[in-house]
Amino acid sequence: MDEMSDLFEQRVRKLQLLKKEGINPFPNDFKVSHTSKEVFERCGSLSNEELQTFEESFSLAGRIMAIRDFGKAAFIHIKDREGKIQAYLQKNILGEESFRFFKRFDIGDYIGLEGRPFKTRTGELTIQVDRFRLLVKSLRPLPEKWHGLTDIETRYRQRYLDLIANPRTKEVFLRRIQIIQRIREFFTARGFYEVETPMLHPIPGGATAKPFKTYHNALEMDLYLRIAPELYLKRLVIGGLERIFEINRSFRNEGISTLHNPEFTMLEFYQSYATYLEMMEMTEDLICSLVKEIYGQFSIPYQGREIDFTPPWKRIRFEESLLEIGGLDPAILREPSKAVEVARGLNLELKKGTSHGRVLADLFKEVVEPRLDQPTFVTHYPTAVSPLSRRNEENPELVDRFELFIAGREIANGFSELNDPLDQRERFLQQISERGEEADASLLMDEDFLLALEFGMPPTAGEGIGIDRLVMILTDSPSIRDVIFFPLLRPERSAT
RNA sequence: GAGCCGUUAGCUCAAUCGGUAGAGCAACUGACUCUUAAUCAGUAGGUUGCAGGUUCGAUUCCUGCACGGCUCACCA
Repeated sequence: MDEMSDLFEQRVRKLQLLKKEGINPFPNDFKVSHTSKEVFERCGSLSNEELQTFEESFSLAGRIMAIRDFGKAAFIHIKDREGKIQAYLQKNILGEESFRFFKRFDIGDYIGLEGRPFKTRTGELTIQVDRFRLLVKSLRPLPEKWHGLTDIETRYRQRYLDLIANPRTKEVFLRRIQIIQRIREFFTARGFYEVETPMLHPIPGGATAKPFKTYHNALEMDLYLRIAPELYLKRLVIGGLERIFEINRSFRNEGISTLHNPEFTMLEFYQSYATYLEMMEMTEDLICSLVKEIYGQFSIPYQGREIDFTPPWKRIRFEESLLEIGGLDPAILREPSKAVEVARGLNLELKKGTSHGRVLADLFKEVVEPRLDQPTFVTHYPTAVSPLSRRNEENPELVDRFELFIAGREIANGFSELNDPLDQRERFLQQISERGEEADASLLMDEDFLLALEFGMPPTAGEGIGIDRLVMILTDSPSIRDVIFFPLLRPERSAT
């Protein structure tokens, strides 16, 4: 029986009927004069009496989100890119035939309408429709109007439904867009050029994560999706581009979690004749301006706690943080064997090598990082875990580097850049020996980059900021998947 | 990769101790010209994620698989 088949087939039949009647269900010649928001801006503060004399007619388009039908009249809500507005359709204004056609609309269809504004008894600004057109016939029912779409898997797989049904989702992504826009303005205003560097790397450098591997047929060569843009950006600095930034997608073939997506967005920027100290100040300025713009104050909520961005932010040296925040025995700083012993006591595996600096870094990750809830710069990392950073003048076992932590997670990593090509080569060699047979040496020693460095890189400081994680904090989102439109998921296994 | 939890109508959720799978919204038919989760009357909609097992009988108990979530591991 016809009426009994599923909702999709019902809609397809409606569509076919429209076509048979010579009505195009997907026209593209409707002209929009205003958005819903513009109508509110123009008319929202006017009284109904003032609106009576309002001459102008508005032409709006949007998706029908609700229909309240009264037989000879109906209210609908339509949603466009900037919001929602109510419209009122009456039989005695539209005429018998036109009103009967309106009755065939479904929630989810796009409608184009023309009419004048008025206010209802309850004071809601509404368009009195004079004319309307079907713009798109929708063949699938939308999620429920009241609860929206809550199934997390569907929200990720069919993000468009999430965006339609859940206003909060749209707010989060609009905020992400706003943040990235402000970052561009921030750096452009300071004389930085926005650049683009390769995403296909013959040698995946600038970090040590596992890369995604691919192959170029014509060149018959392996290539890797970049794990970081750092070494290419430095080549540009060597080329004389003294202030540059890249908002880059990088790829790491590692586990997925609430803090990790295989592809993620990073901001990297480099400034010649600056040091890591200026980078910290710039970071504070940038993030504070974002917080202020979004929240209007420095104290913001994140997952049930308060984070206070009031500058200046706490700064602490790496080694001191192990003692003061981690509560560890000061002996670990003097005696590598003691550090190993403490790490073993905490059940850390130490498989990445047991150089003193690396063990301390493991301890840091375990006992300090999760406790850095409020914005904190940790400075003076061990050289052993910082192969691209400039050595500290007073203590060459430390580097002029910092990391920024907020809500117990790493948000930024910056340092004065190592520009001594001989030392850089040594550091790469150190990496190779430390990793042993585990790593392919040819993928760690980037001779082309070393060649560039040998021509001379000006004293420079650089930094990377994890945009997704920053957006998480500034939108009170618990998972990185909440701030990436299409997070990576396994494909759904089809039923057939 | 490991542990725990989840998967029921298009959507949001129920289903007692293992006893014929229900509701709201959406849809369909009808009434209704200021509603806004409109209202009222009626109708239809299910391989309970998939495959097995136990049982007279499985949404429910067991095993495996798929997908997802959380935690851990991994991510210098």
